[in-house]
Amino acid sequence: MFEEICPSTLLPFKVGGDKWAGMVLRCLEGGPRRYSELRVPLARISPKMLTQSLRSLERDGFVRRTEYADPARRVTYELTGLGRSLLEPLRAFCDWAEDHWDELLDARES
Amino acid sequence: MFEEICPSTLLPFKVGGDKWAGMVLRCLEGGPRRYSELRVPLARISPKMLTQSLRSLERDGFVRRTEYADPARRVTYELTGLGRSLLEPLRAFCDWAEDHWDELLDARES
DNA sequence: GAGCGTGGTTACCGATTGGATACCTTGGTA
DNA sequence: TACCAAGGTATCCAATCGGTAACCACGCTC
Repeated sequence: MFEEICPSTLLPFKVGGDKWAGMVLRCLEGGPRRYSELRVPLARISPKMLTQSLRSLERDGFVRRTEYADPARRVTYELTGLGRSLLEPLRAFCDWAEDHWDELLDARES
Repeated sequence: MFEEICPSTLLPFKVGGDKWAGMVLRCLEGGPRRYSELRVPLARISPKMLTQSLRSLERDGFVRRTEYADPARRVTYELTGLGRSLLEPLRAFCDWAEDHWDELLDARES
């Protein structure tokens, strides 16, 4: 889903309080996801970083963690209202990056 | 101009390829600025970081550095077209942060 | 009872970031 | 002559970031 060099890596903005936060948020766009479900689109993330990223997004009120009482372990993560509202400017950035993709590459090469 | 805790520091996004890039860009919004002029609004930046930030913004095509042939040394920095186009999504972020300032503080405290 | 999946944690390590401080060169000014 | 401003560099250090790898508890299934 996210390439090794995706538009956001060319931003002069590291999109992430940590490197992954932005991608994690975008992965939650479609509704609640489990820990292991997040590891699929975020193929290159280590468990450590995913936990770290989720914890800090939770602490700051962007993501809600829900642990179910199921006998088998089940935890989901979903966007809070705050988190969802942030998707809009985030998308603006991503769109910008896609629109200027070529210019960005040109500039970086020379 | 930029408080110690300004909206962007509460984003889950470090707004800056480095910490300062976003602020530097916004300082250039009003037209060309000299090195020393940038140090005023960016009160807490060290010369090293300002140089570093400017160099990387220049390398990546967001900022143009102009050295004048004046006998006295004179250098200005200004936004390129690419840099200017980035202001829009950047402002979207800043606006968002201001709108959600209280929520951000609340979330961070608890 | 052996192994598997879920949802992590821990330890370790190297690379990167960012801050403080001192210093430098060129030219102008008193 | 001494000093000042502009536009930086150089050096050092501490903290943070991010990756690898190993491990772990719980419940389930074979």
